[in-house]
Amino acid sequence: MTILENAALVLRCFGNNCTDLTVSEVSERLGLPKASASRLLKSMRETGMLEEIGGSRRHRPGRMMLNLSAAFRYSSGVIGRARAAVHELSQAFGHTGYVSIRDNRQVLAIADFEGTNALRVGASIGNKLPAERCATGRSLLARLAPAEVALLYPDGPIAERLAPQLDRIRRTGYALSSQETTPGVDGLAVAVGDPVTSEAVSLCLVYPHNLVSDAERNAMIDAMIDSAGGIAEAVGDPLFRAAAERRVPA
Amino acid sequence: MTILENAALVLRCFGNNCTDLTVSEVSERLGLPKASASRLLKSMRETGMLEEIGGSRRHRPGRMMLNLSAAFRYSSGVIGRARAAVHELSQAFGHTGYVSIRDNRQVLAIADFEGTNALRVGASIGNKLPAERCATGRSLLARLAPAEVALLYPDGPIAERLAPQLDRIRRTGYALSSQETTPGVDGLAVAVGDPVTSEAVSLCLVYPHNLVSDAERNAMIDAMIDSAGGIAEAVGDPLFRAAAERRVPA
DNA sequence: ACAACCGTTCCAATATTCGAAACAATTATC
DNA sequence: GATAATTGTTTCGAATATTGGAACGGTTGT
Repeated sequence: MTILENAALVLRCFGNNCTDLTVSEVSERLGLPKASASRLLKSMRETGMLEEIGGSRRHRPGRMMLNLSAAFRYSSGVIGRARAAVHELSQAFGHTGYVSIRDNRQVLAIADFEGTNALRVGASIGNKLPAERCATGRSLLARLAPAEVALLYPDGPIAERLAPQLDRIRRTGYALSSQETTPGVDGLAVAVGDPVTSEAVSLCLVYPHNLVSDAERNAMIDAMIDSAGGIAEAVGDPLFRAAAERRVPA
Repeated sequence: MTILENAALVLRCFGNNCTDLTVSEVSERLGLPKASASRLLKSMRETGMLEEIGGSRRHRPGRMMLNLSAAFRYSSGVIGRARAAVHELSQAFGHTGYVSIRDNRQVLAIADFEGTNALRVGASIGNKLPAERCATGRSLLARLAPAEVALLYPDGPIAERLAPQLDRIRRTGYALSSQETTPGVDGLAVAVGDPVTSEAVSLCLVYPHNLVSDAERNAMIDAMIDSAGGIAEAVGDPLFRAAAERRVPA
């Protein structure tokens, strides 16, 4: 086991309700001898990967990580464009917007833009959501071939519920969720991808269920598909489809 | 030289106009043999510290870094409170706000909140600014004893220019900058710190120079000192001083 | 098709890392 | 405030990973 692998395992402990770690916690969570855990954290401290909180024995990621996440977010052409697009959309409609990527069966917001409306949905990045249970996630899943989706969800029930939803997204070009993750909150999502890097991102707007008329929602859908279409054209996404039937009442 | 140090050196390459790296670039920038650079990046890829962009030979920080920076930002009580406070301030006044920390002679924004006004200052986190040349930085420097500041700035001229400015900040409780870093942009900053972890953060609002009246600016100063004072009380900051003379015209 | 460049793999020598146990320092309990 | 319990650090030989040089595939551009 190289020290780099162990270091990565330590870093992976962070992020899910875990903002700091001690030597013993690392020793226990990774099953390492105390001695090794102690030396490992020491080395990581010295390299700046970790830093001590105050003068205590608690460790958190070093501040270098702030630069790294910034580098990640700007390294992708699609991501940069998506950020700009969602920022505009968020300002135009006053609702909170996200840019998200999919990581296996989860989606991860990599940028958020708080809305300007008095009543708007709070934004928080870095959290993971199950892909099959939000508009953002489904918009990204809909870019996969049905066979790939089946591979990702071997458990029957989920796949069965998912298939018609994804079909609809593929036809209409956008994904919708209504009070799914959070009561009172609806979401709209459209996905684009870069064929070169094969990275796909989802543009998403979230808004209060009761405050948005059908007309406004349609306007948002149009605007999102427009924006995403621009990105798709710029990066040459062959999978992007502008919605055809979206104005036909359900 | 342990592999961990080299890995950290690679990670440090990112962030300053550098979002991705190749084997040769790493080899050159760190002065490593090609072989070592190749193996190093391979290991870092396998552990998730890096990932390949598309199928190319370019590497960027792995997406794990998104979680890490989130963990960093939430690991501190002051930071969390400061985020909430600046978010409120930003919404209340419509101007863009920042939360920043100092790293030696630089300041680093760790959270940003875009303003809602039509004309507002763009926000971007992850960038570093010289501490002595922005309100945020000076508000943090003012928390140091004069001797510590002198230690940080051994070069005479800077220290001389800085001393009276910091004095004023210590007396009034807030820092001001006018068209300093960016033409047409003014900034207001107030710093608070946690005596337990000895972490200090700066709350900052930036706004268009020509669009803010003296009255509004004073209102902002009051609100910021109020918010920061609440944090200072909560965490028990002994250095925080509410402004006494700030309404006295200069 | 060729050349130039970039990235990967092999090798033995070297340096780091490993785990157990003793040691030190902190925190908790009485 | 003393003792016990927990947590973190250091030491050691043995085991293992890392190192740089050179030779080997692959890609790119002319």
